[in-house]
Amino acid sequence: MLSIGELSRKTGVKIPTIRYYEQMKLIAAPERSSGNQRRYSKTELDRLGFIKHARDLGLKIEDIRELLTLAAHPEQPCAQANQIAANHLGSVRAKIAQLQRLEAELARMAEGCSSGKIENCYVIESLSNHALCSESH
Amino acid sequence: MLSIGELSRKTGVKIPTIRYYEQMKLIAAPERSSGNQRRYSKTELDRLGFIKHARDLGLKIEDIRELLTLAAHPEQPCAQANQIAANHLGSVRAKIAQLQRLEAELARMAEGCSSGKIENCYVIESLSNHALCSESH
DNA sequence: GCTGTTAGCTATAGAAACTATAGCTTTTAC
DNA sequence: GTAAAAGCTATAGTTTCTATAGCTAACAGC
Repeated sequence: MLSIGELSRKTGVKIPTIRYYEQMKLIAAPERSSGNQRRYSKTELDRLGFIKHARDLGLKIEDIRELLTLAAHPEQPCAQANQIAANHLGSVRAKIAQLQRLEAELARMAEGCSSGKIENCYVIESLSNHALCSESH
Repeated sequence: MLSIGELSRKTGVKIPTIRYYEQMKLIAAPERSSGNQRRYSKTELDRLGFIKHARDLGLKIEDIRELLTLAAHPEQPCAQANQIAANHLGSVRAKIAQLQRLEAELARMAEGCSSGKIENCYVIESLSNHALCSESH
């Protein structure tokens, strides 16, 4: 049996976050000690590890909730789980593309300025005048 | 003089967001019509355009606030404005790198699964077992 | 000048995923 | 037995908006 602090250390999930997940019903309310403190077993350790891993990959809580439900039904087809992963992959790729456009724009801004006075600052000017942008964003 | 709706259409900033920026003091409280509706001039149009552009580039409100203050002092050196842009560029690059790691991991997960049953689903298995990951994330 | 539609007003709550605080109690190690 | 560390609940704050409710103003057509 693990205390909340031990669970936190083993999973890398912060204590208030564990309690938050309990409130959001991502994890079940665990047993309590005689003094009303939370006590966790291996089941919950594994489940929280799963959640942590999925969150690190940027999956949303609602997606994780669905994946956890799916994981609890091993006999069902896994097309849905794949769909969630594939969708997320799509949005990660979209975000990368978007950030790369911003990167180009910011690099142009930061490098185009010779650090003189504000009145000639290319950063400020670029922000004021969208026409200076090379691409859409 | 523009109504809030016209200002919104011209800048692409939604009406509640304009009011929110006013509350946050990013833009000054504008004149009012006799019936208490907001009326904007070109000054505010330009300022809101600047804010929109900066937000589209992912800059935080507090950074934008600082850039606006800098822009109001054309005689001052622009090293600070460059610093803000350069810092942001750094964090955009870091985020891209992080997302590319996730992308690799998710692609491996999604492609590794042959869409059978949950019990053999590579997506679910990968999330359960961090050891299956190729790299750190 | 009346009416109807569109636009705008304020104040408050909600979204997402936590994080921080206050004030109190339990556990644990010596 | 006691002191320090850990845990408890409940509530509010973070960030950048977005949505809702209930009301009022502006404007176009008749």
